Amino acid sequence: MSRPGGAGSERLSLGVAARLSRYLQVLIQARKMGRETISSQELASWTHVNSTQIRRDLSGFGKFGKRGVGYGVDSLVAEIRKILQTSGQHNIALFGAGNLGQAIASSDIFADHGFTIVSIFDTSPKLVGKKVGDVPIRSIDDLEKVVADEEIVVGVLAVPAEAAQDVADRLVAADVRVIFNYSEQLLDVPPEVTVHTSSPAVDLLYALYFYLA
Amino acid sequence: MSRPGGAGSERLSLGVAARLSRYLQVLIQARKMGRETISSQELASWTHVNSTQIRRDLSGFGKFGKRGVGYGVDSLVAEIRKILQTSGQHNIALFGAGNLGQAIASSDIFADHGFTIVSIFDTSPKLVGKKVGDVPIRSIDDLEKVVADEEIVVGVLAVPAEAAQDVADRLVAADVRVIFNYSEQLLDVPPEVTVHTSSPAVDLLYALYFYLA
DNA sequence: TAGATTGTTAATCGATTAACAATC
DNA sequence: TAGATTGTTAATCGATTAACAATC
Repeated sequence: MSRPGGAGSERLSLGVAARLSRYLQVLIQARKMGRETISSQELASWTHVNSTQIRRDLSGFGKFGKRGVGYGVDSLVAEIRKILQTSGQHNIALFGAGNLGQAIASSDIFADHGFTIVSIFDTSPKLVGKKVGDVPIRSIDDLEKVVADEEIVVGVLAVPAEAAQDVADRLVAADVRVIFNYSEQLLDVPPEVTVHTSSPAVDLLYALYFYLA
Repeated sequence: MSRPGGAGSERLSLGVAARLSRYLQVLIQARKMGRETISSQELASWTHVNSTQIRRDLSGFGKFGKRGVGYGVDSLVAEIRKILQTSGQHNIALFGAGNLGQAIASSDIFADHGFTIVSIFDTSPKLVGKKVGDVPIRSIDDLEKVVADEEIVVGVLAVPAEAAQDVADRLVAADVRVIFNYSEQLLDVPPEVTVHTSSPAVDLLYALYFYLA
């Protein structure tokens, strides 16, 4: 094992996978801004990851950069996608068609990374049957059918806290193994299910500590 | 220095501050759910931080737990707030009164941590003058005046990517040092300014890697 | 050639983990 | 008392950083 954290056929370490995802996000945004190359230093300033660490992470998988120039944005996007094995498209379902749900549905943020929102679910009869962009709003009663038919791998919860556990339970029962929770609810799920809870205030608290201290 | 990462009057390390913020978020939610005590094991399952690490982090600052019982939720909230020096109230300004802005304004997520949204800014004449809850929507032209008058310490950007850099520039000029960026835009700011960019898709990518691999 | 930036090494520091006595 | 969980130690592993030769 010459490359700590790096890998041939081995699984990536948690830290490496998290950082690579982060690089990818910045690269895609840089590409939108018309950038063709990017240095480890620039990546560092945007990801808050040390530039040596970035070069080390990448060099574990190949020599992607050009000395004196930096990394090609396009080619690095492709390489990282290969490493993360997320070159494909994945279908996700969004729960909740309120302000937050609509904001998520109309943003590029998931689409840019190969996630397609194929269905939005809501309980309100007023919303069911309408569309957000191209995506139909369906009744939550159809959850099980849609998850199976559309091969949903991720459920994104943009529902009120009171409703979140119920939706999570139904997703788990329908064999969805990755849940992205935008509600404040602490979700109880079996160990094989991954929950990520979005907590913007946490980052703010911690930024503020360094500002105040 | 007996406590690595712990501190008396020293600054917390980045990692410790980030983890403490995370514990705090879960504790506050647990309190809402009526919990009075919580074990390091439970905190671990909700924060994805190892339980030994949690006990170690906390024991650096005092003996907050009861063996055989766990930690008192209320008292631990108070202790962590003391450590993070964020017991006070802080005023923040929200930019953008679209779907995302309205979702943020109507959630408890910042209020729970002592952040009060005192103003929402938008460019649309249709929205300026209205309110979201109790918070007035103002014209972005008033940015400088409001920031000074209301002692705004954080700017939260829920504007389209194209508008984000402009708002950031004006916030920096108005001496705001912490920016929370919900847009996809990569922001250029001077080194003394902290930017946190919310990237939900990044977490999803990385969760998915472990699901697929 | 001169300047910039990668790829890589070596040294240090913090995070992670298992284990377990102390004690509620 | 018995069971649970903290507080703490020790060992290991990964992250961080500085430094610099290689090279575009």
